[in-house]
Amino acid sequence: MIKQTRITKQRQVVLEELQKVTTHPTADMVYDMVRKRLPNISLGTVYRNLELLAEQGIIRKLNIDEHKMRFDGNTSNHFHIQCIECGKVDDVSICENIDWLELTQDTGYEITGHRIELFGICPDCRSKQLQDQ
Amino acid sequence: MIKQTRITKQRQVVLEELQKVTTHPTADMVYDMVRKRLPNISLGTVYRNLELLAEQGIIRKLNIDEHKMRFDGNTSNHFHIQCIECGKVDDVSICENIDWLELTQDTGYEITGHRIELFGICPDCRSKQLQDQ
DNA sequence: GTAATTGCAAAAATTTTGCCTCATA
DNA sequence: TATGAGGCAAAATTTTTGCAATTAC
Repeated sequence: MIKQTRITKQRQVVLEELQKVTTHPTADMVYDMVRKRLPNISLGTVYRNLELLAEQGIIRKLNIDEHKMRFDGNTSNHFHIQCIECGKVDDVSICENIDWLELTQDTGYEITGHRIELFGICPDCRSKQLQDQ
Repeated sequence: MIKQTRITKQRQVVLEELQKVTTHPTADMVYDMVRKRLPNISLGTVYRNLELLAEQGIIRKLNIDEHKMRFDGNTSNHFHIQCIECGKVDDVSICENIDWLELTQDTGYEITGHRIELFGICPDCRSKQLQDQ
């Protein structure tokens, strides 16, 4: 028997707040965002809902941050780019051209997903660097 | 005055053991490997050395694991592929064909690095799945 | 009414750090 | 011999979990 899931206020607000932004927040940041609407929500509930929504494929977990998990409300195919100066994570929508069939043949793996993450210096930090010189 | 680094037995063995394998071990796994040669080494020392070696670009930190940091003694350009069944991380050497210059123009970022990680089902798990049917 | 979910707090798990001693250069 | 590094253990940080009460269906 499959476990049913219910739509609670908490789950709904966690999802809504995550889908509002493109900042790829950590669980802690989501907690802060959600608390403005539900002051009594607990951090554990935020964690549990993020985990469940990710399992259901409604949101995505990002391993891009060295120390904490980040979450993305946008599940469409896109890449990320993190600024090595300020740490922010932006979206990149490029059409990638890796030949998955060839990869399957080369590796013997059945490829089910991929993650491409870019690192660089964002426009803001680049201009700051120019100013500082 | 730049801080000098010394070549200690511990640092040497951590590096050697990491470079011996292609299994992308966690700090804990490196600790176990190193302890066979240096039974008195402490986990803190392993962490400190892995961190330092990564800073110096001699090894690489991998964010591919959901829960812990993994380390890679191979710093040449290659991708990783993780089996979603058994969790192991293999190397993939493919020649990727992303146009970095175009990306810089599109995003405004100065691209300094990238990470491509693939997920799939490894040959072993694929054949196990066939057997189970 | 039943079972999923919450809030709270304690626990778990990983990583970092302080401090004193040791050893490299 | 000066100072970087190690060992040990405590602390810090992030995430998970047990439990009794609550709520969605």
